[in-house]
Amino acid sequence: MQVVLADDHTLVRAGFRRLLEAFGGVEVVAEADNGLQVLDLVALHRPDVLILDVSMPGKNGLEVTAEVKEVYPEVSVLICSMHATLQYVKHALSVGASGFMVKDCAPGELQMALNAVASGQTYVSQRLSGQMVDAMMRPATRAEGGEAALTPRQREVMVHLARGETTKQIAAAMNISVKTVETHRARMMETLGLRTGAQLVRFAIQHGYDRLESV
Amino acid sequence: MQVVLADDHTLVRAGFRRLLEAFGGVEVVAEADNGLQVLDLVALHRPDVLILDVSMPGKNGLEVTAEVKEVYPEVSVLICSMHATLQYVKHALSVGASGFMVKDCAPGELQMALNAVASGQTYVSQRLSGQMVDAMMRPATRAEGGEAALTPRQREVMVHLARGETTKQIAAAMNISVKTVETHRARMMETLGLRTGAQLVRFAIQHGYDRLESV
DNA sequence: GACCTTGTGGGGGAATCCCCCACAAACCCG
DNA sequence: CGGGTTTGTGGGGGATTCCCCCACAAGGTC
Repeated sequence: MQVVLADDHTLVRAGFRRLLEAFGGVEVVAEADNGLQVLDLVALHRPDVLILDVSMPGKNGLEVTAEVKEVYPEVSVLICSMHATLQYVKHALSVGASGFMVKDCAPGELQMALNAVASGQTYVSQRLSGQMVDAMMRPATRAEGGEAALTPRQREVMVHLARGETTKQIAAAMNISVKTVETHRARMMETLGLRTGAQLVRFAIQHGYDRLESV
Repeated sequence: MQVVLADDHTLVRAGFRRLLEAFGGVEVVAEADNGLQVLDLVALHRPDVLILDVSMPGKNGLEVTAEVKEVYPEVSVLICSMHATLQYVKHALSVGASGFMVKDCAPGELQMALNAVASGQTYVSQRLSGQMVDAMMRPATRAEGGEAALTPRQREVMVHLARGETTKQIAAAMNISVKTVETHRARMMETLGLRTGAQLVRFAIQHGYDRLESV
């Protein structure tokens, strides 16, 4: 398996290279320390996998990913980042990345990720996919920080909000008054510390309320 | 780390025990071969983690999970199963399980799962969480394919929308009239085929406009 | 030149948001 | 048990936004 490695820190690259070569069957054919180099190196070596740090001088990882995938869609891109949000992961995958790792994972996880993306699968770092699972399963019970708990009825409204329904539609769907829906909204914004309705919609989506069929 | 192991096949338990003890720092303090035993053993040993097969005589794994978590919520439950659907995983987590493994995973994955659930995180077997990620991403990536082109000015409005700003705030920030912002919104909804403003906010966020400072 | 797109706006009515407020039921706490 | 708090249900009223119309200038395209 041939790999191109892109990260702006020499030491990080050296560490990765050693790790990768210890796996066996993996050959690091080139290294880049900025975003602009990457495309050239990919064109030259046509690797199986491109391991890409998100923050690099020149071009950031997502821009590079989009460009690489446009020209060489057969190259699997594995993004690495220090910290990442779900939205960031989504964005990365949507521009064509095959995987997303956080840098403080166990070496074994890197190996699993590499094998997965090399064989065409999608891999998302355990910590992040765990967050996704949380978001899908129980958005209100966890989420992040000192997340305030919403009441069942409020969560129900949140689900409809996340789906882009209007106040009127929500009232009809829940068989209550428009005014009551507004009260639920207002109280959620109060407890969540949000100021505009759009921020509430944003919160609902970022916490996965749009993927629940029942609350 | 203390573990109680529940599976109705003696050989499977023996194999698991050996695997677990090879990890180091893990002690199997008790084994159960049916669902009814489990609660007693948990009460007796108060383990850190309970590893539970879904199919057992007496009571199935999900029933046992619910009962254990009701009495001892501090015990992390890791469910194991031969085959599993997303709905099944969802159900398991909703009754309080911390993790869900498929039995044919690599030993390293079991170790990762064990560490994750012991430290309070949620772990879902790579194969399953991969399916979830796919499920979450698919709508976004599909939209990315036939992505309708927005004008620069429209994208600019989109960025503000994604941040939860009101029409008035956007108008002030862009130094144009509220009416003009409304026109941009309306034209975007037209080209994107959206019907409500909330759907537009949703679109903006799901396409990463909230992370762009310049477009 | 005719046509289309883009950016900029207005008018007007419907819908909404955002403050107040009210009240019953349930829930918690001393 | 009795009193405060939370939750769910609503109203009034003004400010704001939404959603249809429409208009016009600047730029590109045919």
